Amino acid sequence: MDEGGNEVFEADREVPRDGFARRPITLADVAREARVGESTVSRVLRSHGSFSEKTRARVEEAVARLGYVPNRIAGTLASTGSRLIGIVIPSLTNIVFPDLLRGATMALEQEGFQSVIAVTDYDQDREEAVVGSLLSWRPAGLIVTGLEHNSGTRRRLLASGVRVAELLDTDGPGLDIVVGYSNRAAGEASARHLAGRGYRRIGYIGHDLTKDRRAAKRYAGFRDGLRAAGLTLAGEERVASPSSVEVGRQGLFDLLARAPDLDAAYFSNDDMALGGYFHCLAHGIAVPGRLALFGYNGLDVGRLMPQPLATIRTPRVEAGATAARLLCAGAPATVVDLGFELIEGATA
Amino acid sequence: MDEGGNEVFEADREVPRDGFARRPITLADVAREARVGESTVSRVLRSHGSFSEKTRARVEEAVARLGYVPNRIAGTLASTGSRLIGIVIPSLTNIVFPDLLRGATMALEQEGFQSVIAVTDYDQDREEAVVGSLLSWRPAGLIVTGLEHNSGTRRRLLASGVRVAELLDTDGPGLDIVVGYSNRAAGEASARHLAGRGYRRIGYIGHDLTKDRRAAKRYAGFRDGLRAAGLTLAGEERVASPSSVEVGRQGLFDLLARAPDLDAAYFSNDDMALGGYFHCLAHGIAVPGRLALFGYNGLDVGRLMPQPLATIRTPRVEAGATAARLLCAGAPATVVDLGFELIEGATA
DNA sequence: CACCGATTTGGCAGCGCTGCCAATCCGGAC
DNA sequence: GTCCGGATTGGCAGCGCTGCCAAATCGGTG
Repeated sequence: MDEGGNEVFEADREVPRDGFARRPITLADVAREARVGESTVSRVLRSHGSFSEKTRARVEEAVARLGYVPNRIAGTLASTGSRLIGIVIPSLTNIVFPDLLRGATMALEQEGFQSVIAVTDYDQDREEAVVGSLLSWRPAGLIVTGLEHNSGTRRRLLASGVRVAELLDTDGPGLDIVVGYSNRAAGEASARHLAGRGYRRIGYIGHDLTKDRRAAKRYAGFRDGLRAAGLTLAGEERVASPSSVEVGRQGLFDLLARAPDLDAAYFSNDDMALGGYFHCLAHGIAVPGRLALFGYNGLDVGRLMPQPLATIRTPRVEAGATAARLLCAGAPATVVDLGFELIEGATA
Repeated sequence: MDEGGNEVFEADREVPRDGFARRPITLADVAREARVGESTVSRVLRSHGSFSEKTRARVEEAVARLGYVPNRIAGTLASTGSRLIGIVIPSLTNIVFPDLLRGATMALEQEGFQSVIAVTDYDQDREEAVVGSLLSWRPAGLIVTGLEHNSGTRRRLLASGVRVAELLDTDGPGLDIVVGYSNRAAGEASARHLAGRGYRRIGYIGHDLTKDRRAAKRYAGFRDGLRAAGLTLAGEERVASPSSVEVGRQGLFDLLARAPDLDAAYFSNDDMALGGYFHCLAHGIAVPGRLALFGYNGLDVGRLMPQPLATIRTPRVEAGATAARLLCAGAPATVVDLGFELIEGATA
């Protein structure tokens, strides 16, 4: 009645599958319902600018009555800068990346941001593609994993002007914000620890190092650490596939076949080490009496093994959270080294 | 030169932190550069509509020259329906949800969609909040976990008119698309299996069932299965916290303290069962001779234990992928039961 | 009762793109 | 050379919201 003559249009609604959804409710609908201007509604909904208490009540009532859901697509286009952060991770198979995501989404949510994720499968070309794809959403920032990117990715990142945080590695130059720890130093520390405990014939079991650059840095650091202790790798087994419990188990089996006199095994990460541990259990190899085991990441599962796994705990969740907070806060370019912690455990 | 008089504006660019980004390149810039109309550029970029080969080349050249990145925010607002799918999962701590994500993002990427994720921590009120938040991006569809939602969530979902896929459970009525398997039947099958193998004093070790409704359904199914076999639960330990290896290990310890004569333990999932297995290893409890163990999910780690874990394998990745594909294809409301597979293993 | 500064409000021009429609072009048929 | 149908192209009005600015309102003050 009060709108005079709009009835025809209102009746002209789309009626989809369940007779429920209709022409989407817009801010203008709310303004009409509350008998205020559009900008007033906008101000109230964002608690931004000034308006009277009475107006707020009217608007909120209208919102509730109509079941209005703001359209952030429109809001983002009209304002500048979205409340979106893109997150690029290499894999969802290894729990470390969900951990990173968890830290990031927790922090992001607090700041009122949302995350769009993309997975690269450790492929730099795919990384370039997904970065382009994420950039097309005009995110407020991007979280990527590692410091190694192909030139196309680097160019896009730089040219976009979007803030970038590179995570889980500090061994090299970053583009903008860097949050992580030194994988190289972690490898060195592991070698030093094993050498210090008296192990002399140390082998390495790793996964695909050409794709996982951080694992490659640990490997390099580990070799350096051994060398500093006057040792060399007594044998190694590298499998050209992603890390997994299975690869670790099979890898140790294969390595021991070639080098039966090893007294310690360093794994590219905890999943691999767990596989190695299972191999030892299955074959009656005494740990650490006959063979010591050392991992990387400090997963919960390692801590709960009958003998807690010797490993290095990395602050993954914290790295995600820190990066998210820095991006939201518009912090200047910086490097945040979160460090790592060596867990002595009982397997080495 | 050729634009006549625009120079002043062009010079008036923002110059951010590194002197790199500038006034963002828009489709209009590309059109001007390529000397074609805006709609032509739009058509070429989306390979939609007709245009000559010569025009395509001109446009692509201009795009490359300017480093243009389309603005999907604007594109989405102008067209109807985004290429976004919202994914709501309860947790990132348990690998099953990253698995689900993995399946979904893989399928989504093939279809040219992107995923926005949100985590509820198994809290229905948080679910309502994140669903609202995701809906404000006007996604083409939403993937949620489970069939249980509070009334607010249900109302928002229905009122939005957005397609919804509910995952990992088929025990109950769905809102739209349902992809999963019967948790209840899985529980029953587990009980039947244990009873069939001759176990009589069977205990249950579980995590917080009030929040994890699917675990609760397995528990109910398990009890029904026992009853059908003329048995009852010989003891149970339920911990009011999320599932983990630690809770499983501690839970079995506690349960055995109260019910030392159990001959089998059914765990709410594989993580929990792995913890139980570690307890048995640490305390010299023969598996399955003295105590049989049974899990749920069919994680890789269980398959690689010295004795493969008896469990039920669930098609998580496939569920994510199937849901994503159905949503993208605009399939009608349906229930897809992917089933599950009982793995005999060696622990029961 | 007119007047003033502060507070509250509404109007409207974009944000960058897509969809529609009309205009133009092209190659062959007549 | 003219005409025709299809292929190609450009113009422009929105999509729903925000940001800016001007207008209206309010509550004292002199």
